[in-house]
Amino acid sequence: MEIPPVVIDRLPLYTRALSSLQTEGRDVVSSQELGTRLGVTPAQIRKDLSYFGRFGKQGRGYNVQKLLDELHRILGLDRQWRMALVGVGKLGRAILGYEGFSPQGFRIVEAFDASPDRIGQRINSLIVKDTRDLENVLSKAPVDVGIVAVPAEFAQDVIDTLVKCGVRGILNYAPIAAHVPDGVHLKRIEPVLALQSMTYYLKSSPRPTITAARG
Amino acid sequence: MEIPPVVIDRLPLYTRALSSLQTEGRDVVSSQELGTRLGVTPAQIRKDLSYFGRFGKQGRGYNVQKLLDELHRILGLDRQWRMALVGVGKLGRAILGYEGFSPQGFRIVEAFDASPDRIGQRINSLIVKDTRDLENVLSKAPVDVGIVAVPAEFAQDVIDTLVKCGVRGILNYAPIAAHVPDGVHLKRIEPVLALQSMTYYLKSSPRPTITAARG
DNA sequence: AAGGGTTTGTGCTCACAATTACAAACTTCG
DNA sequence: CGAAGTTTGTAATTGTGAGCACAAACCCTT
Ligand SMILES: NC(=O)c1ccc[n+]([C@@H]2O[C@H](COP(=O)([O-])OP(=O)(O)OC[C@H]3O[C@@H](n4cnc5c(N)ncnc54)[C@H](O)[C@@H]3O)[C@@H](O)[C@H]2O)c1
Ligand SMILES: NC(=O)c1ccc[n+]([C@@H]2O[C@H](COP(=O)([O-])OP(=O)(O)OC[C@H]3O[C@@H](n4cnc5c(N)ncnc54)[C@H](O)[C@@H]3O)[C@@H](O)[C@H]2O)c1
Repeated sequence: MEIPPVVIDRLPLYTRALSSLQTEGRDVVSSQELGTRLGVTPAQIRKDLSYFGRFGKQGRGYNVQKLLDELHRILGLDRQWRMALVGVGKLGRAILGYEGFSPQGFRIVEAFDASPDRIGQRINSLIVKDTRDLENVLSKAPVDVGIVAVPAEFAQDVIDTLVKCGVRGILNYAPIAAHVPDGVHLKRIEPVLALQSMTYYLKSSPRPTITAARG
Repeated sequence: MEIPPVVIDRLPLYTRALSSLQTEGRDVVSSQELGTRLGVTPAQIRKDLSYFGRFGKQGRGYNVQKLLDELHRILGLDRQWRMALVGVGKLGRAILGYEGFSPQGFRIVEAFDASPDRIGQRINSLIVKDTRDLENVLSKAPVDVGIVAVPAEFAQDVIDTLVKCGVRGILNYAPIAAHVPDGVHLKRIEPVLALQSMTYYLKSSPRPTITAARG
């Protein structure tokens, strides 16, 4: 059975909410409550989950721990994922310093750059290596995912190189319509595109008058 | 007429490709070529554009400059957009230093933080101000969009404050399911969610053997 | 143990978005 | 100028996903 990609995209949302609930000490949650928290209809959640099995109990809801485990298994989050960062500029350094990846099992194990200024630099117990050594390094210690944070004009080349090294997942921050062969999975992070579609909705309605924020 | 949000989300892609073509000195482009570049079917592009008018010429294609102008007008990109950044940490500084916003008409005109270390600091000709002054500052000089780059636990509060200040667009980098009232438009940037759905596809197919990258 | 209250899982319906297909309009070239 | 070749815009069709509604299953209280 083929599962709709939109469904897959929603599952991580569910895991995140379930993690919160777990931290709050909750044992059980209904699709109703989960939906309210996430801004999704309860029916949508139940339908999504039903693609993979029957995880709930009627009259009760879902066991938080159990559903979390199931979703981790389904999404492949029950293991570590090795990642390589290419481009250690302003954004690249923020990504390297980001504490949000490792708790979810994503580890940046290599960092590459083309600039002599950056190569050899130590950032967070990681030595920045020369992009030209990318193939050699990754052939010895493969990674699952490549994070691309180089200027737009070099991004497609970097992606091609990563693909040649057997990387099957690309997280691309560069503002280009990148091309990857079948079997390679590409996700784009595009704040500018997000803003440019948002303005469509902002432009019509007027900026509201602000009730003076005194005191 | 109500235009499907997916259509609006694709328009910025078109503008970006058209800008490239313009730089390349091209006068005219067909939906065919545009589609190939973007990985979208030509019919999809024609259908999307037809929501807004008839911009092409049969047997010829679209005038690059004209279509670009039309799309800019449609999306509200024919003006400047004022933005405020909240959270000048690792990511926030990368955002402040990003050169990709202003060419598209997006200007960060204020930056706020809560930490005494950051407040008063000058970054790119911008003085970081105290979050507690956010309402006062924005009531005098309103912004259109708020960029949220604070830790997850403070994000909803920051968003609520921004909304109270009349901000109608939020670009949220914090990993939470934020809630905003009707009329406020929220876009999320979520690399971790992107990775967590990607692994669903990566987990099944095996890591390919690498054809030794010698020489 | 029985009944009232919850909540799941899913068949069904409806809405909408993608694709197809083609006439009409334009270009180019002989 | 006419014919062959392009390409648009859109009507019609297909495909797909979201929401509804309800039977079945379970909890809890008395
Ligand atoms: N900074 C942001 O907030 C932000 C936001 C969205 C997107 N982006 C995108 O991310 C990318 C990087 O942005 P940035 O602000 O960090 O730019 P930057 O100029 O600070 O960093 C780019 C880095 O890439 C390196 N580089 C160049 N060519 C390379 C190659 N072939 N291989 C390896 N490294 C190479 C450079 O040496 C530099 O260190 C750009 O495409 C940008 O559009 C940045
Ligand atoms: N760094 C990344 O690549 C990255 C990627 C994705 C998402 N994020 C998210 O972006 C946010 C920031 O990440 P970061 O790595 O820059 O963290 P960081 O700790 O470096 O920066 C957070 C900043 O926010 C400030 N702050 C805290 N509370 C505030 C408040 N109420 N008002 C104003 N400022 C406040 C802090 O003083 C600090 O300067 C986090 O939510 C993180 O999950 C970061």
